[in-house]
Amino acid sequence: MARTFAALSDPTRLSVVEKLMQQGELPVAALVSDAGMSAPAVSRHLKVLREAGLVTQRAEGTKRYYRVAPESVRAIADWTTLHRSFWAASLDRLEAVLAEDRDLVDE
Amino acid sequence: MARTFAALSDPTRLSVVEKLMQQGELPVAALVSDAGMSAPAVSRHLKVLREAGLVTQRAEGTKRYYRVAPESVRAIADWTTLHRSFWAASLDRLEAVLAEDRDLVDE
DNA sequence: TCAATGATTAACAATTTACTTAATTAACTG
DNA sequence: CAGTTAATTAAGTAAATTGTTAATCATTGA
Repeated sequence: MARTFAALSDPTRLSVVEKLMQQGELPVAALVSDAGMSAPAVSRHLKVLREAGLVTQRAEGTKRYYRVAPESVRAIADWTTLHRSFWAASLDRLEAVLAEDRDLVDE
Repeated sequence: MARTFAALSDPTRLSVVEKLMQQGELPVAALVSDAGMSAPAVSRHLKVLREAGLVTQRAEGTKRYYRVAPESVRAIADWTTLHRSFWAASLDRLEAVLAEDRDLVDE
């Protein structure tokens, strides 16, 4: 888990991951234009994310499309769930989350 | 969130946080003996965790007792929940988590 | 084939991280 | 009050991180 957290510990990388989760799949150029830094810098951030298993690559022509690996985010969710009994002690918030869960189940 | 993830990006700090979540509250000495490094090194890790809001301190005599700040872990849980629609696409695992939630609610 | 596009790798500099041992601070204890 | 214990801060160093520009690689298209 430390490696996963390390991958998300940089603001640029966190933004990239969040954008990819929203947009689904994007070529590097789209990420570069948002990142406010050079393409090589972004490329290396993507390498860190790749090596940590946070994102995967798909080549199409000269473009490389990136997307987030769902399991990696789920691993974080699982980590919090594992320790839920600790942090969920304040129940008001917990209930809000569970209510949302129940809504999903009922569908 | 990047700062929170950064705090957990180091194996020593992650271990400290996990141990504190299990044990509830511990003095620095207890964390040092587990960490396999010098007390000053641990002390600085604790400073990082403190400044990121992951742990809080309580002084009692010469001892300082540390515990995890539940909100900080909940913030991570909330972050994953916020993006649940993305990572929870594989439903078999999702159902396992939800089943656990329902068990908690029914109590 | 040659030039252009998209992306990564190389080389380098500046900063940050993460240890170590030594010194310091604070509180208890004989 | 002197000595001990618990922890932090200081000083110094080695390694990792993060950015830059320049160079390279691979694919497309005239």
